[in-house]
Amino acid sequence: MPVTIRDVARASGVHVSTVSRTFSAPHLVNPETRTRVLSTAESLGYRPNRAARALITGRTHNLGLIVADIANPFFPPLIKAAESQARQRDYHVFVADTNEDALVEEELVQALAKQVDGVLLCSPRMSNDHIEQLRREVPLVVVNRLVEGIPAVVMDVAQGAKAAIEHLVGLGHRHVAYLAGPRGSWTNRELRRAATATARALGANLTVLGPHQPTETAGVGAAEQVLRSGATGVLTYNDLMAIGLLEGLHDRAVKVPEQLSVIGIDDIALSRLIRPKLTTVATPTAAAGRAAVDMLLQPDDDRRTTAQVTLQTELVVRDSTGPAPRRTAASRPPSATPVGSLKE
Amino acid sequence: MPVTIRDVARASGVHVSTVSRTFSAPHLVNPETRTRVLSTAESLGYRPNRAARALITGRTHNLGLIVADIANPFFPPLIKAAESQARQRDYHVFVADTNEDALVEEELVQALAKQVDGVLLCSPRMSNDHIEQLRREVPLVVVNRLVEGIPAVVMDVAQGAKAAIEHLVGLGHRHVAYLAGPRGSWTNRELRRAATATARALGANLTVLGPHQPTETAGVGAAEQVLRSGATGVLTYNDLMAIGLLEGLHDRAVKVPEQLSVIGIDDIALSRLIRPKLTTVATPTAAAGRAAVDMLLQPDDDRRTTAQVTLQTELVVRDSTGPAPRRTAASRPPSATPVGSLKE
DNA sequence: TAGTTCGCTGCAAACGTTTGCTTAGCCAGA
DNA sequence: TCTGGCTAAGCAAACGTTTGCAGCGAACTA
Repeated sequence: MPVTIRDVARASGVHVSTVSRTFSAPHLVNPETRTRVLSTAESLGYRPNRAARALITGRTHNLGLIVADIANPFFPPLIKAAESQARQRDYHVFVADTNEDALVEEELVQALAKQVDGVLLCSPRMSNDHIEQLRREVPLVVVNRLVEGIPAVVMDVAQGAKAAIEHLVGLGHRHVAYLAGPRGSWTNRELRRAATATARALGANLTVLGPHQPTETAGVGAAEQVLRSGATGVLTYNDLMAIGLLEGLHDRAVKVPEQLSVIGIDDIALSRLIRPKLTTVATPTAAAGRAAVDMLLQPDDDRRTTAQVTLQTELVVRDSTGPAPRRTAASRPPSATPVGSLKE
Repeated sequence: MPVTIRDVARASGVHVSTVSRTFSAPHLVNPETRTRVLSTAESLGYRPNRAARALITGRTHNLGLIVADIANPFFPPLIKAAESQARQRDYHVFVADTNEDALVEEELVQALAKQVDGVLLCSPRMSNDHIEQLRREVPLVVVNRLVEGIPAVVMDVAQGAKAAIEHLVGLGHRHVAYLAGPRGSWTNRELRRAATATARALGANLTVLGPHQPTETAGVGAAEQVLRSGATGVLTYNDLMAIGLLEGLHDRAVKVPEQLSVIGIDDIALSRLIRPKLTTVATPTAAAGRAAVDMLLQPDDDRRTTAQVTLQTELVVRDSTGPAPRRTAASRPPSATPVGSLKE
């Protein structure tokens, strides 16, 4: 039923190899023959079978793209950009969702390995050792993680966290908190590290809260914890948690930014649609997707030199941050039990 | 370098066909041999090459999933659900984005055709004729469109539009508008039809505005048009446009729902995060994704009987709708020039 | 005119599997 | 002892391509 190269060959009176060459090495075939073959191929509706081609060339012209959670608004722009970039280079992309599960991640890479020319591993949750091991089965580019010897695209979130904490302290906040993301996340470690270091350098007090799932729900649930901490300014692992936090605070009648300042990370589309508009650290996700695809598709020689690229982040100040309140006690709802004392 | 079935055969002292059968028809091989083969395969790190298998079986165990815009928040939950369902059935899925372009859609289906066992076409923009034609190249399930003879999963948006208009008229709105989506969209036509019919049946006045791109930006831009129309209640093609409209109205200091009521469609996560919380018609997108995959993977015999499934929608009343204002003139900003007269 | 190069095409092997057919060995029944 | 049936395994063709090699005229070189 499906029309093959052989059908085209028969119909145009040439050998299959000539048909093959018409598509894969046109300059090797007589222009006259070429047009004849092309037109019969066209009229027969012939489409090359990429799997068969892959079998012999070893190149599938497919890519794998593995993310923690497709529905997390951070990823779609990245997926879209990566897919678009890949398709421009005549590649198709498998997209898979791990549900934040490191084991699933690993299985997926292995399952995809034989079927793709490379895998984009976005915000992986698995250990570095596992990544290095998988690297031997299939070319890999990791996004949002730095692993020795593995090509990677990362955002300079440390710089972003620094800017965020500086922003808060500059507004007079002396006690800030970092609402942490999931355990396996490199970004989470970076943020935590940079936030802590910056706070210390500025003589401010920083509390780390978490870890948490990087979801809005987790943010809602963390509101209580944040209030208890006594912090007047919060940096969160991502915008989703920040937005959840905003909701949780709203439910408790805590005013943002009057009583509490909140900063997210990522600058997802949502963050400027909610009220108050979220102050956040913008990460160039689309650019990351494109860059990662480019790295994966680069000839081997170049790959070493461009092994790791860092994209700049930028603090976007909107309406969820403001001057520190005078008396922090006011920022707590009556029901909240204060824990620990606040250093002013 | 990559380990093949032949390596396993050699290492375990059997013929390749025995190794093959160990994986694809275990009951045909002696339990003893089987375990031996399995363990050497394991230790060599053998992974079957699905492309090679596909070449001979004709089944790739891959699916294609084509959407208009990955970054449109309507789609990620659908993609996630479809991918998850597919993987449970040992299928991988290609995800592709058409940028709302009917031509790209067609090219994609054709490019994917040979590489997949079926394609999910979500919210297609191309004509029915084209869909029927593509149907001959590859099994197809269409989501959000009803095409004669093509398996489909649709949401009962007509019912949703009816409920929405009834809700508005019930609140006293006599002049309502439908802010239309893109031209090729079946959902758009359904909504328009149902909204018009319902309004007529209730003796209300309905204005159709559009078509528009189904984006937030388009919604912002349509604010002026909506105000000019004189309508006091608006149903939009999707939540994204509704949210944009809300923004545009906010910029013009028009109060929602006091001066204007807005209803979206889809109930994307965003719609309960913005203020006012959006009244909207919830569509079961995840369920649609799962259902579509199930249909695609069903044995041929059953497919005819379950050719088209319709999923129920539900009006979710939140804060963006309220009683019609007394004097509609008040709902217009000073700068807006009234066009047409309002029948009260 | 003979030899060499060149452009184009055909031939056939190969890629990693699956699968219908055949074979080998064994056991039961007669 | 022979026949028949069964289980387990091997053999080889096939899937749709690509590609190194060889062949063959024609054109160029000497």
